[in-house]
Amino acid sequence: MASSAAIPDLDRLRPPGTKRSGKRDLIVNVFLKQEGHLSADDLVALIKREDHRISRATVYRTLQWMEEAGIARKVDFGEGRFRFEHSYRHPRHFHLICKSCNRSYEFLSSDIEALVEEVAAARAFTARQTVVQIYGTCEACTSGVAAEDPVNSELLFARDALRIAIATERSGMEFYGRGVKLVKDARAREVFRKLATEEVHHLKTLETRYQELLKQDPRLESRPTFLFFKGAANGLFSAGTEQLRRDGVDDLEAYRIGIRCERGSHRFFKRYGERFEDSEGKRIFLEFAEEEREHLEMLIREYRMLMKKQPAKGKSRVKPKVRRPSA
Amino acid sequence: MASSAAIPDLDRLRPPGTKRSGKRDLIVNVFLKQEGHLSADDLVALIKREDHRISRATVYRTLQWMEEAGIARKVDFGEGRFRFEHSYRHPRHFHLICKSCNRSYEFLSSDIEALVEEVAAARAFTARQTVVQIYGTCEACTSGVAAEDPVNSELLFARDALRIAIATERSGMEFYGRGVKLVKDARAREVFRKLATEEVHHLKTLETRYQELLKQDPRLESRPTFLFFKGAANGLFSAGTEQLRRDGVDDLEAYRIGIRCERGSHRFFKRYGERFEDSEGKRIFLEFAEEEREHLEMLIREYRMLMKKQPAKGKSRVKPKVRRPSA
DNA sequence: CTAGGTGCAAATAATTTGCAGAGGC
DNA sequence: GCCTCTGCAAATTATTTGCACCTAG
Repeated sequence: MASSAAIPDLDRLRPPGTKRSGKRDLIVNVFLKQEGHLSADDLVALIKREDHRISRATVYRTLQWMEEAGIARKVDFGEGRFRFEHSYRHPRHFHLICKSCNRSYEFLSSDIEALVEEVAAARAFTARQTVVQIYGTCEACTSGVAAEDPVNSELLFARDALRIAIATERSGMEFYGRGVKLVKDARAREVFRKLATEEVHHLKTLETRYQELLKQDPRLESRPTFLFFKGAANGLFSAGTEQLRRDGVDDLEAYRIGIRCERGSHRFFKRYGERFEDSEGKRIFLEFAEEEREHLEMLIREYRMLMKKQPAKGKSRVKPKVRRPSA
Repeated sequence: MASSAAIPDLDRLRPPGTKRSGKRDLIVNVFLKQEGHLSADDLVALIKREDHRISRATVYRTLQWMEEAGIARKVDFGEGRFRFEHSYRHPRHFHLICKSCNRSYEFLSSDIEALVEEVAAARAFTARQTVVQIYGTCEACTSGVAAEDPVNSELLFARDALRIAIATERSGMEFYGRGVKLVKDARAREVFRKLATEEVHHLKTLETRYQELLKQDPRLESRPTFLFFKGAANGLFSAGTEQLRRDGVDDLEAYRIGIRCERGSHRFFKRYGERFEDSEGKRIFLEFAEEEREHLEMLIREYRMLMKKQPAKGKSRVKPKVRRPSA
């Protein structure tokens, strides 16, 4: 289950004014072969097995170097010393830390992040980094059952990103499908049909991709959630579909609901995609954001067109927000 | 703004088999007079000013002793050494940590805690303690404006607990008020009227208490939020009131909605009250929980009675949950 | 009188640094 | 050849401990 035994573009990562060295390469490779959170001492022990003429100081210096290069991240589990985890292609995450076996488990929660941002905003605090650590006893230690081997979080992140994208796509499909039946204007019907078709099509792609991913680890699907995000449990469009179900939604309103949903979804995926280092999950998110942006622009264009055709009739109480997406 | 220069029942806190000592007392008192997060070294420096014959080792030993006694809590801000904060009458909380001035600010978020619990549950992890630390730059450092002096969190906690209780009480009042106008059954109307009256009464008490609290710090009201809890922004009953507004709510349904609201509110306040060490906030929460429990039991009793009188008619699709509260 | 409590100095533990020699570009 | 990397040993920093002495109960 070793994640990234070699980094293809390690050379590009090299901090400026830094020279190549066989010893450093060895240390970096030993580090990358290891899964989990190593203390400097753990790493020294591993290195000594390969070449016991490498000194402690070099390991420490290389750890610093790896941190600067973005290969390693220093983490502090309150043990009075630091540990290091991979950071190359490994998104920042939170930790569950078992005090009984000292193993640690990783997770991400978009929901917690959102709340943290709100707290920071309320205090006018510029947040640069958030640490969330849950200390306690893990399932294996509580139940006595052997723990599953740790999994490469990048795979889990990709899996969950895909699941969220698929759920969103499904709910989008349903939304536009319902829209087709609902809108009166012929052109609007056409737009909704087109978007529904696109969602169906993209959904297929995503599902294929999901199946591909599953091949990389036979048990991937059964592994516990890594990325928690309530908002997307039923897809980001499900609230919109709910609104369509209500009586008296006219064509303009339907567009507005669609715009709101696409904007929310675009924002979410863009933000997440940008936050992470290069990884499969990141790519999925960014592609997805792009797709949503295109839909969004189309909806806005069509909305404006329809506005001109049937201006301000119906029950449009609130001026809709039709700013451009942040591209 | 020193919080608790002396602990009245310090003797009861003494870990078993420990003896009194003047030096220890001095260290404890100096520690308690300080607000904020002291490193062992900070404390040594402070102690040396009072009596420079006290050794480093004693300070360390006393810090351990205070931890066991529940007077101090070890916190780790990733600086490579520990700091200590008051834990006597000081609820566990989260931290905003300014990397530029090294000050730290405290907050609590029921919402984050709830999410953390969900994550732990999803992994079958028994959580015992959660660390949330937001690193970045504080308002004072960003804007250059002098920082406000730090405030005793216990006051802030009490303030926010009271605010939440008041909001809940207000929304409860509105809920029962609306109920009175809505229900058909004479006895049910009487019950709703009684509850509405009680809420009004309790609301008065809470508001008086809030005013009392404000006297302890003239600027208390303007201090930033300490306890974040979205659910209670408009009161825990506001969703229920919303439901009452819909058509076709019969008497039984009204009871059920009330039961759901009271149960949610009872649970929330009980849980919070139990979580914290003895403090004004804790007392407010526990009293409140008790009040809600009584309301809850009355509603359940009345609901059952009404059920017998007009069984299973109307639109009760789902079997209502009328378990007893967890007392 | 006896179990703590205290000071002092030495021990640990994690990490960093000064310096002289080795090695990459 | 210059600048970085490395080993080694010494230094630094935070914290703990052994031991002889002191003091509360």
